[in-house]
Amino acid sequence: MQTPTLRDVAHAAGVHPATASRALNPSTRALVNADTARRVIKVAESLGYRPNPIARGLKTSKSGSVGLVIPDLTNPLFPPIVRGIEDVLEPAGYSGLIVNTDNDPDREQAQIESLRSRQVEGLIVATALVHHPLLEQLRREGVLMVMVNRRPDGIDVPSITPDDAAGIQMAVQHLAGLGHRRIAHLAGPPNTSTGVVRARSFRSTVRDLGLDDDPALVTTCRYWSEDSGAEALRELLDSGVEFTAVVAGNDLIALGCYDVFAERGIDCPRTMSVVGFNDIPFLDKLRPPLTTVAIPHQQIGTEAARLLLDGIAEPNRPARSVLLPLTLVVRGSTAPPRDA
Amino acid sequence: MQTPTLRDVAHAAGVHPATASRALNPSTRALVNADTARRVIKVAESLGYRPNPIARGLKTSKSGSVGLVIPDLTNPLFPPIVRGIEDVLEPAGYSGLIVNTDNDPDREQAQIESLRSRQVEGLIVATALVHHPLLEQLRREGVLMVMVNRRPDGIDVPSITPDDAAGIQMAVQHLAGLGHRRIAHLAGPPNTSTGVVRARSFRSTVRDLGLDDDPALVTTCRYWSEDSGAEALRELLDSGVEFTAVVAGNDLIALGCYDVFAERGIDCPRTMSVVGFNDIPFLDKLRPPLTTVAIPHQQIGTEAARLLLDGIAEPNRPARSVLLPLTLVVRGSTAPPRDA
DNA sequence: CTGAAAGCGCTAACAA
DNA sequence: TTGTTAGCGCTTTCAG
Repeated sequence: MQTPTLRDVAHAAGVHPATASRALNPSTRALVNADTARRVIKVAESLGYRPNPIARGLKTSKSGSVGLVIPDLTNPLFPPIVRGIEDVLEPAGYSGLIVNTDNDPDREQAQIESLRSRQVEGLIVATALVHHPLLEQLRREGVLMVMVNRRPDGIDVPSITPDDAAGIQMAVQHLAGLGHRRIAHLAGPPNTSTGVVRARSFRSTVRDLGLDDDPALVTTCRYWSEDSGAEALRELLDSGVEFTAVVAGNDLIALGCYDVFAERGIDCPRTMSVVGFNDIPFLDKLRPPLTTVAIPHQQIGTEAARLLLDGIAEPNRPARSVLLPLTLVVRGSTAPPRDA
Repeated sequence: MQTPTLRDVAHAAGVHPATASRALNPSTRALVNADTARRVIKVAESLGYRPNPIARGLKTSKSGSVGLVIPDLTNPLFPPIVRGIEDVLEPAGYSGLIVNTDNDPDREQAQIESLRSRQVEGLIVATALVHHPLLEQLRREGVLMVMVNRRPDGIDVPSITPDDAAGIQMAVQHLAGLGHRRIAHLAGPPNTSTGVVRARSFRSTVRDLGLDDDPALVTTCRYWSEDSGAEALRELLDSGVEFTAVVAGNDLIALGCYDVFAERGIDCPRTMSVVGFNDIPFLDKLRPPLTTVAIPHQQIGTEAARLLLDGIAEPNRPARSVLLPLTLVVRGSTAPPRDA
């Protein structure tokens, strides 16, 4: 015997399928005689009945699933976020469909199409491209979504973002407090919103603190990667500008700096300090352990999921956005400059 | 106007929905006049028609989704595997539903129930508990599954596993080649199949190579974690047994060793060598970079997904299993023993 | 080659 | 309070 259907249960309990349906569904249970309800529930249990959400979805046009659009699950930034999301989705009876876009707009479009055809009830979008006509269009089509890690440019969409600007500010302040005056910034790609927000915050903090505000101290990395970070730092070093510390756009870029330090015999932190961003796992195992700005990954996920579920429950609720506080994790890669 | 249905397309093309269905579905397209088919397809396109897999699934009892049962997405071992899985699922029109079990049998059971009620067509199971009545039961109920990272005990289920035994063997051989004779093993938890397979392989390799086969050299960690690894190594050190190298059950356990090295002033690799297992990201950034046995994570995922899709396509195909070769990545945490 | 009709499992009016 | 009827969007016999 295959898995029993509602009809089987109804039949066994001697009631009509509709009654069984009402009895089994907590939100309609009140409409049915308590005794009957109890009987139906018992029969359902003994038969091992599991409702079929697909069939239900067809009827109610609620699929019980939401789409998670992320660049690449392999990037250590995302697993905790996804985990956070799943942790609130699951008890709510929802499940998440993950797609990887590799930050390729075409792929992203195709993946989102596929999610939509799967009737997801909403989207949690964690991709970071700054220019995003697709999202605006989805917005217009009334697709429910929440953005993660970046605030949408112009469009009115709820978002969960770490307070990037404050994070960079903390990093720069920390270095300034240590005595650094010429601090470099290895900025993330300019087509990502985090990249530009952080770079902007870097410049303004430097100015606010009265540090040397030399445009030559800022380079832009092509990707959020170790290689790009290494390349950018090499360029900076070769250009001859002087600096005693670098604020990396993220941890991966900071790791690229480590490679350059090794290859050029630079002593970190004695002759050069670095601070990263994100606090990906195992940074404390590096030598030296990397000082970095920690973002509450998992919390980002849980908040995002909650926001989305709220949106599903109350479609006309105004877009609420959350800015999450960051913390500076001081480890061994930052120290006073040698000449201080 | 909402997203168009098959009926809309049929109507617009002046045919019956059934005909439209046949025309749109590649596998039944042959049954329909080529011209009509072309016309229907064109209309569908111009209307932006997307088939609704839910409705289709209800009819065909194929949901187009498979369940991925993993312990914890946050463990760096899994993201690449999941990515590999998604990469083959997606072009095949399937999507993966991820659940995290935290290796808790009750949670696992509940999660699998939920997956089944979602009508997944198969399961990719990456949890590692060795005793698994649940899986045997699923097996009996005819649930399609493939196991990842561990060979099922007794039951006949296709599996993709790294060749753990060979991996440990390579690690021990490497250390022996360096001149180590008293090698310790920090085994993974005994209720995980990888834990026991690796421990067994360790003992037999040690014997085969004629190294000191002292039972006191093997300790068992409670979890696959840094803390457990550290704890186990401390115990071993405190017990007074002598050894010059350790084979850690996995990378996390090896990282725990690093903590103990730091806390006790042990110089790795000069006075103590370590080798890990798995090759999780950023191991090359540690000081010293960790020598480890690399498993082809992503390939594990792709193979697993392929096996499952094969199983879906041909339900009666005999269980095929794949043993993937491993490679030793020699980095800086291993060196000849001091007294060699 | 195409249309008619039925039904996947469930729920939501409506009626009794 | 319960049963009847209809239908979500699609596929699949079965006729024609």
